[in-house]
Order: sequence, then structure tokens, then C-alpha cells
Amino acid sequence: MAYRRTERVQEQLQDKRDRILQAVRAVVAEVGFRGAQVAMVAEAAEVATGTVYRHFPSKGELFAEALALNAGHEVEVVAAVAKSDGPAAARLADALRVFAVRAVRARRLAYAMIAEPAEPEVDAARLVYRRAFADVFETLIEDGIKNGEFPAQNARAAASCVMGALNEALIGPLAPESRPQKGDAPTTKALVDAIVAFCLQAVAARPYPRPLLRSVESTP
Amino acid sequence: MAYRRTERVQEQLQDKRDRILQAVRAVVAEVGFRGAQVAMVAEAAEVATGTVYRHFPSKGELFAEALALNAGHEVEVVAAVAKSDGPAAARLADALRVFAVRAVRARRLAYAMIAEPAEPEVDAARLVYRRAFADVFETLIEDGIKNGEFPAQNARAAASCVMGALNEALIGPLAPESRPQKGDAPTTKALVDAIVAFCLQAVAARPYPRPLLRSVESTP
DNA sequence: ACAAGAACTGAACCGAGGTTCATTCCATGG
DNA sequence: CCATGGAATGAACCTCGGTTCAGTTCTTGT
Repeated sequence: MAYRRTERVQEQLQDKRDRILQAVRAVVAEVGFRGAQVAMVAEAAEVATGTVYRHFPSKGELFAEALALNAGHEVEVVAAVAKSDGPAAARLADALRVFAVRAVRARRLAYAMIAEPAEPEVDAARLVYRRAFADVFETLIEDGIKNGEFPAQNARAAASCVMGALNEALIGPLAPESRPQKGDAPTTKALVDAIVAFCLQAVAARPYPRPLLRSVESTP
Repeated sequence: MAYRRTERVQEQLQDKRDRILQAVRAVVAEVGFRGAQVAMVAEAAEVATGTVYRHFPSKGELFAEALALNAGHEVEVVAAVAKSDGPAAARLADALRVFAVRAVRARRLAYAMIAEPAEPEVDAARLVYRRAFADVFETLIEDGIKNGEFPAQNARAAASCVMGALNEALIGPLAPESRPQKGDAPTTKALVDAIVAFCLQAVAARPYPRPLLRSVESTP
């Protein structure tokens, strides 16, 4: 017999795999999920189309892994801020800001990561990373509750709401049609400030007196 | 010459068009956008596939119109609650509740309307209806600010945040894999309560004292 | 009853793009 | 330097589902 997967080859394999994942990132940042096709990714990675399938079972899984990789990194960055020291409120504000700033800086990619339609596997991966972000926020909120900064509340739900508010409010500026334009930065800054204010008050303010609720009607 | 589009025929045409739109709704409520194909819709509408194209130029536009129709209805219902009388806070709470209750009642459909990947035209239609919902909330918030119930704030951004918080927090229970189960209703109720509490505090609470903010780091 | 012209039908068509695979290239150990 | 077998290649293939259109059915006015 001859040929045994040597160390060097193993590394080259790994490198190629990584290159492909990075290529997905680059292509998606350029044309979004909708426009990203396997052949393009292969080209960007300087690899033949078939080679992609040597490393990943399908387009869906490839893209999902690429998204997970990228999202994981973002989660780490945000989590680092969230776990720094200082009052929970300040940490929450900073975490939101970091998320927003980084998203706006990489518009197209962020839009794809957050909102763009894609294969089911990618969607599943999105759910996972959203959960991961929400977990970061949840921990932060629980911290705040424990040390008396925040009133008692459903931390899990609040974390989802924070995540949602952040995403939704950012989609406008991130959407592919809204190109960066003169006077864009200040607008974005104002928006981020508004988001931060919104979330902080939601989480940190004293409970609003239970309003009298009317019956909830509905028609099919 | 003979044959002139008579009144009766005109109505039949209209009826058929409506039937097709309703069929889209039914099919999407069943299998979501992903699984919905034109042939299915035609069958559900008791019409031949080709007939669909007599009334709509393409699948994308058909589906987009169906979504717009449905969403428009929901917006009306929520807007009605939002425009009723009473304190703005109570109206906001009720509006959120109505939205949530109706969404949970029609899980699959709501999920498709809110979050499921679909053709670009459908996405565009989604943006429009999101804007419409946000507008309803925005008006409500401005009302509250005017009459002194709510502190001054960026109503537009706050409305987006409310919309996002609502959507995101609901996606969990709405997601196709999470089937309704024993003990589901109370959980859902608790979740809706949490969402309402979150949004009300965000919008209605006194401004949170500006926290000291640290610098915002980032790594590429 | 019949001609004229719509509207309907649904099987066939077609394009796009993900996937495959026969062939070529290259690393390994003897 | 050669035999062995994994890795890479990329053009051909295949599938799926939206779209078309030639033939049929139905309506209308004479």
C-alpha cells in the first residue's frame, strides 16, 4: 500500500475547507443569499465546483455552516461586552451598540444574516444564533434583576423582545435598496440611540401600572 | 360581432380571481410558502393551472397579492383597536394582544406571513405590511406623547422596535416545528403578557437615566 | 342555430442551478 | 521511478416547478 493522509495534506484539506467557508462569506456579503450560487463560491475559493461537494454535503449545509461560523463570531464579540464589568444597564446598552455598529458596517452581510430568505438549513442555523444572542441578553437581564438594577420580569421573553427590536429596527437601514448616503451616519446614530433607549427602558424601568384591559375581539 | 363581456361574466371572473387568492391563503396556511406551488393553488381553487395565469402574471405576484390582502385585513383589525378610545397605554396593550392572539390562532399562516422565506415579490409585500403595522403603532405612540401619557421619544423607531419585539417573541411558538401541546395555552398567555409588559414599559416608562457608556470596540 | 370571440384546460415545455462522476492530477511509500 | 489510491476537476446531467399554448368549452348577439 501507499498513500496515508499525512499531516501536511490534512492541513491543506482543512485550509481548503476554510477557504470555501470564507468564500461563502465573501459572496454573500456581495450578492446576498439569493444571488449566491455554488459555482460562484467555488470560483471565489479558487476551487472547482465539484470540490465544494467533497467538503460539504449540500449547498444548504455549506451555507448554514458559513452562517453559523460568522454568527458565532458576532455572538462572541457581543457576549464579551455583555460580560465586562459595570452596571448591567450600561453593559446592555454597549452590547446593543456593538451589535448595531457592526451590522451597519457590513450592511449586506448583516442583512443576509438577519433577514434574507434562504434554504431551510440556513433558516435553522439562524434560529440557533438568534437563540445564542438572546441567551446573552437573557443572562445580562438576569444579572440586572439579581443585583436590583432591573425589576423582576420574564428575562427570557424580554431577551427575545430585545433581539427582535434590534433586528427589526435595523432592517430599514440594512435593506439592500437603502444605499448609504449623505447624512446617513447621523441618522443611523440617532436610530441606534433610539433602539438603546427603547430596550433599556423596557428592561430597566419600574413596572408600568397594569392598565385596564378591554376584551379582545377577533374576526376570521 | 358577438360576445361582449357581460355583467354576469364579469362577476364570475372576479369570483374566480377571489377564489384563487383565497386558495393561496388556504394552501399557505397548510404547507407554508415553501410547499405552496401553483398547481396546488389551482386545485384548491378548483381551476386549471393555466387559469391562474389568466388572472395573475406570475406566482410571485399572485402570492404577494394574497399576502397583502390578508395582512391588510390584520392591519385593519389591529388599527381598529388602536383607534378605539381610552388611554393610549391600554390601547397599545390591546393592540398587541389582538395581534398575538390572532397570530397564535393561525400559527402556520402567521409564521408564513411574518417570517417564512418566499419569492422577492412576497418579501416586498411583507415590508409594506410591516410598515403598515408600524404606522399604526407610531400613531398610537404619538397620541400618547401628545396627551402626556408617554415621555417624548422617537416614535418611529419605537414603533419599529415594538413590531420587532412582537414578531421575534412570537416566532418561537409560531415556528412550524413547535406543534401546539398540552400546557401550551398558559405558556402562550404568559408570553403575550411578557411582550405587552415589555413594550409598555419601553414606551410609557419615564426615561432611564443616561448610563455612562464605554467605548465600543470591534474586531473584523 | 350559428358564428365569433373569450375563457379555460392541462400536458408539454423549459431554464436555472444544484449535483454527479468519469477523468486527470498528485502525494505517498517501497 | 512506479504502483496505489485519495483529491480535484468541470462539463454533463437531472430535477423540479413555473410557464406556455394549441385545443376545447362556454357566452353572446344575430
